[in-house]
Amino acid sequence: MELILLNEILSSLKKNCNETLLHYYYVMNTYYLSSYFAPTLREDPADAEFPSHKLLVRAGFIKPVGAGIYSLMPMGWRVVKKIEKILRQEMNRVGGQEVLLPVTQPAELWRESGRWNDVGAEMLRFKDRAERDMCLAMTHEESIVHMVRGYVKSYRQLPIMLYQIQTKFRDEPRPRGGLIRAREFTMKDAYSFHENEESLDEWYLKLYDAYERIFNRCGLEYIIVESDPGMMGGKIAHEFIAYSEFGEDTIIICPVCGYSANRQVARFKRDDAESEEMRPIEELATPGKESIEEVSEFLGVSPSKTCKAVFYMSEKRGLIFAVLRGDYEINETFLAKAIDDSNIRPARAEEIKACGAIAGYASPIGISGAFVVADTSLISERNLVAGANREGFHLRNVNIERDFKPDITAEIAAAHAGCKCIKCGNTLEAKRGIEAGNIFKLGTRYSSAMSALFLDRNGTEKPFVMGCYGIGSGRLMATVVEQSHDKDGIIWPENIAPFDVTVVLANEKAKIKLDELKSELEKAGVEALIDDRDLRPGIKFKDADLYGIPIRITMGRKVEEGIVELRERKTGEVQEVRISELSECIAKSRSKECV
RNA sequence: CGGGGCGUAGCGCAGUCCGGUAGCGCACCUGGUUCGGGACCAGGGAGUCGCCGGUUCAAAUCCGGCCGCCCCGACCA
Repeated sequence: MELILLNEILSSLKKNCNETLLHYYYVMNTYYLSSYFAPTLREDPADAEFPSHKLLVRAGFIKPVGAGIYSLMPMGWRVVKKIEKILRQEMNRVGGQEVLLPVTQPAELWRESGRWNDVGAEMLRFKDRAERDMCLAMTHEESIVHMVRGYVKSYRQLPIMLYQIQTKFRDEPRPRGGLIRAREFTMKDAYSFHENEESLDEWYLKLYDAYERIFNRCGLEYIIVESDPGMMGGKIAHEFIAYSEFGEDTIIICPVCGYSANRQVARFKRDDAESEEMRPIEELATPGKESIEEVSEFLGVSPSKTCKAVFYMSEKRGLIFAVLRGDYEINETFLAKAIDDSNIRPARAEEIKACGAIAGYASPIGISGAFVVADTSLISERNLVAGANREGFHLRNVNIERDFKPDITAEIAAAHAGCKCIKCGNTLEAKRGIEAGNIFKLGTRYSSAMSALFLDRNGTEKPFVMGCYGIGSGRLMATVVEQSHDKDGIIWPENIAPFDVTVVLANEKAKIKLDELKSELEKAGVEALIDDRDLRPGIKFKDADLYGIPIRITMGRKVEEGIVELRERKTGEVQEVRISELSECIAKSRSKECV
């Protein structure tokens, strides 16, 4: 009875409403470009540099609003929603539960963890009407701990993992590359809580697998590397790096044993000890030769036989004098770890002078008031050229220990292509990439600072052992474009394409068979964008390529015979197909692993 | 934060050196011819020249200050 009534209402709705209105009642799988908002630009935007940035703007997926701030237009939002669907599925699959944490947060939360003071200008702060300190969340460890503490009190309730897909804001000193490094961005962040390290280790591996599935489903080519936990304060971390020449991360890889790490944490094997005898130190005039290149060229020695000095200012230890082999660069992450102070910055000229060193002619010999850190490479080197701490002079035959004693010796040099692998000794390579995701073992950094405690099996109160796992959804969209495009536009992997199929109506006759075609599309169960605009076909083809929709169906010359053209965006392969067989053909040309 | 560049119509740009009616291409609107890889003809609409101040009879243009955006570096889950 009620059903009949409902049907009557529906059919009267159908009669009285135009198609556009019916969009509100049905989930639409088909859209018409003549009324769809996906404006394309013929030319590259002037201020874009990265291919993904140019293409996403040109194809009408995103629009820049301010530095590092973007709006998503319908096409872009569709892609991001598909990525997020994959993220949700894979998070749920490993036991995640979705939540939503606030973007606007009171300072109190951040004072508890200590990060209100630790984090600098990267966090956007402001006051509310009552003059309370507030901030925009740049990450959500504090709020997730706040959510569970007090509720999860027993080891019996562990492990548990909560995740969200939420906007974050980081006032990056320099946003770049469109969505690759935006200030406002959306990410999936998951946090797991454990009774002990073992449980976290197990969970970490599950997430590692989940991440591989996610990136595979998104059609990304990536490598997994060890990374620096940085400000997150964790111990072990991995990054999922997508290969891209435009990437801002440098990764060090051993092609032989497979060792791979972010340059920030990449280790390498120092050269074996030299058998050379130590010679007496001599002073040499090197007028105007300040850089390693100049000095080594002037004296005719290899840069590897020189000693480089780099100065930093540390909050804890004052002036840091770092020395390493002349052909190496300093790794600030290592240096910070070696001196146990993450708060370091390059020293200013007057600070360097204060310890008796002369920039350009500096050496650790005869300086005072500086904390000297030597790279382990120096231990095995003999008779190096170093500065004389005297304008225009260098020293020859300098040897560590004999001529100067560092306060610490540690690995503080950055690995680069050509170094030896720490594991197998073979030659390392360097590649560029974009960080698409990361997983961290956080430990008890936040739970103990914020008194998030539970009772373990022995009835002892303990802080949760935590893990955290992030993937930026907007960045992922851009990263996929970086890897998958050609001169004509984007080439979307099927799983995250804004539409499965685009239909180009190439001439007037094409509309005759449109209904027939639509029912085939329905049968195939695909989402379609029909280009019914009153434009020349050339423009439609250009736009279709730019949008990057995997399958293009052209209705034109042979519609009257019931034949259309099916073209794959990726390969450019074209085949003629009877409309009646379309749904089958579409199914065939799409791969099985579709979402 | 250091170095460089840019800001003129929705988009891409010229004009700025040497002050004097604000221009070009694309897009948009009207009419017509076209119609399978960004057509053509004719007509048309659209700009406080980033903002504030100064110099000048007169400023997109010269001078000073500010703001915004991009690139390189520093920085960076």
